[in-house]
Amino acid sequence: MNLTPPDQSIHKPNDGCLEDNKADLMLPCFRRGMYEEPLSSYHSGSLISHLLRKTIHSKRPALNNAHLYLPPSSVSGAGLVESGSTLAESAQEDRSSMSSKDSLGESSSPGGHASGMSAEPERPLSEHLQAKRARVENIIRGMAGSPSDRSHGEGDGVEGETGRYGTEVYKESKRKRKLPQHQEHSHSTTLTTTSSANISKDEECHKLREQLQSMQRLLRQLQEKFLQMYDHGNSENEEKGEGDFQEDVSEAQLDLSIDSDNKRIGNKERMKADGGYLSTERDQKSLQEMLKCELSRAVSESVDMVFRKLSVTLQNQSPQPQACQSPEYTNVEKRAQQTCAPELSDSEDISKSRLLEFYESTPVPSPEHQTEALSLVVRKPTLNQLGSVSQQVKRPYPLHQAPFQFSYSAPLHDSQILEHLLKYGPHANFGGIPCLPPSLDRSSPDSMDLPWESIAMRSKVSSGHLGQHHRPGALGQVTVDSLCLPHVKMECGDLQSMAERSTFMSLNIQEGLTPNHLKKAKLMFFYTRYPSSNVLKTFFPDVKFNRCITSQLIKWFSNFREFYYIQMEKFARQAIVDGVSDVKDLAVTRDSELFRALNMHYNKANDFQVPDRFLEVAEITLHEFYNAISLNKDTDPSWKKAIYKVICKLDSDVPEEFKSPSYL
DNA sequence: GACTTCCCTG
DNA sequence: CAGGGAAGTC
Repeated sequence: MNLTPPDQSIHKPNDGCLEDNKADLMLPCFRRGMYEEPLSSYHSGSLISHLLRKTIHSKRPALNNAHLYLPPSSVSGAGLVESGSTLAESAQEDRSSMSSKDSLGESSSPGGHASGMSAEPERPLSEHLQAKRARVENIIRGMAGSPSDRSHGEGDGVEGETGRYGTEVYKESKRKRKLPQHQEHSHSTTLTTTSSANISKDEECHKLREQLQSMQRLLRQLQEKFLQMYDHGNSENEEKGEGDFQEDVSEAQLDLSIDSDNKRIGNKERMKADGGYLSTERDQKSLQEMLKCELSRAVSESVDMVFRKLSVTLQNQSPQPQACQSPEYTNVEKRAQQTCAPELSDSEDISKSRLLEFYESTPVPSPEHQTEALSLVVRKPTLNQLGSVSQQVKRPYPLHQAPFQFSYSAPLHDSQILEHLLKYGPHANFGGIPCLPPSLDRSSPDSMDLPWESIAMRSKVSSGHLGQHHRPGALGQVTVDSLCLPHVKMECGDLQSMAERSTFMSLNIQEGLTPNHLKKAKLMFFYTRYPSSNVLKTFFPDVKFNRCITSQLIKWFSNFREFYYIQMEKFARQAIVDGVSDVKDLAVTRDSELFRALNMHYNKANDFQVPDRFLEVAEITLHEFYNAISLNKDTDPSWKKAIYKVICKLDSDVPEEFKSPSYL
């Protein structure tokens, strides 16, 4: 979808994506293996369609003869036009593919499909139809309890439904008028030849229609989500939608009822009856019932299958069974819902969360090849990996619960994913948006601790360069920010967001020393040349100390000293060569070459104000070397030890701020 | 054994 | 420039 301009996409969700880009974009992904293909490459419209098609295909064997068929009446009458051409084309595509695979394909020729659509959009409601519809509604109501069905249909018609209905109907009508004449004709022909003679074909058509409607509902739910994301709280889309909807007010009103799904089914059924597809009410009942159950199950199962596969793949990666159940999280979730998706129904979230979950998880390259646990796969972000941030996105709720259980975190999650879709468009890689991972993290501060810590604990990460963007004091901000409630429309971060995240992560104990630690150690050298183990432990609180780590840190300072003393000896000897006669002429200032050399070594970025005390110590050291060399003490193999003894007493306290794990 | 320095390597 | 190894020191 062309979601870059949010306003447009909000009010006309089916603009562009449904009429302009669909065909060429959808076909490719349709033919490829769903699981092998990174969804990031999908147009969001095509993504949805792709999922929906997958549903169709996956369920096809089970449905057997229940092939998809998009009845014109259901499209216009039920107001599901939504996907308009997208779904229509997907139906065509399905049918064509079915034709090649199944012997029944001929019953649903593209022409027939098209013509039906053009035939009935503006058909007025008759009392007869309404009566019929009411009866069918009663029937359908009985099976409304199906969770999968509800997940697809519930929540559809509450708000903004009318608007989209009207828009969709209008658009669909316009689109149909453009259909080639020969298509309509061929469709009419098909109808005449099949309506009375071949009920099985009609069944196929019905099933096709039903399935498509289910998909349309899913798609519409997603679109509604978009609307809610950007119009939450306002009635803008309602107004706009109703304006567009004037073409078919009665239809819209039918779908305004809470149980819009049932209504819609009934509406569709009315249309079918009106179209003469089914001759008796009993036929309608049985077929409706069977198809309804079958297709709703098919759709849900197919979608579930998709996510199940993903979850199985990712399940081992980050088990956090309690994460989303904690009171804190619940509160966060509640507020998140209030913020971004106040009107979501649970069932609506189920189906959407599945789709979105899939979408979210797809950026992970080759999920099916993922054999590592998530915490091992997920890497600490690095600045040069912004493009793959999505890989770091931790799931805010347990994967193994996601496919079949409603997750309380789903609404927030969805809204964020959708927000991304709206903001950046379908082609934008989720990983490319720095704001998404942080927002996700914020959504579940409880659950994000564990994985990050486990990451830190398991891997000796060398992402310290991230921290170079941090400054003392960032810790507090980061911590508070991380615990903040999700900002649905939070300003999309930038490197700073990533930096904050990494800062937060640095709070976790690490087994390995990072370049950040090294840099910090170098800066500490300006204060202490001989830090004790306790000092090191105090000033590297985010490091899990063991013998190896301690040795490494000590070695670092040993190397620092080595360089330091080498420089001292070098400049002392140079002074002697230069004929400096009085040690008092050897001053170390910030302009001194010696200081520059040292500063370059320990403070390469020159972003740290070297304390004056260091200059004094350096000067003292230089004097010691000058004196020793002048007195020919350097002939003694251990002549430096006396100097070391002096210098080690000149250590000063390291400033408190160095104790912050996020100092750098 | 822990720690340091020196020397050396890549 | 970081780090490893050897040797020395405590």
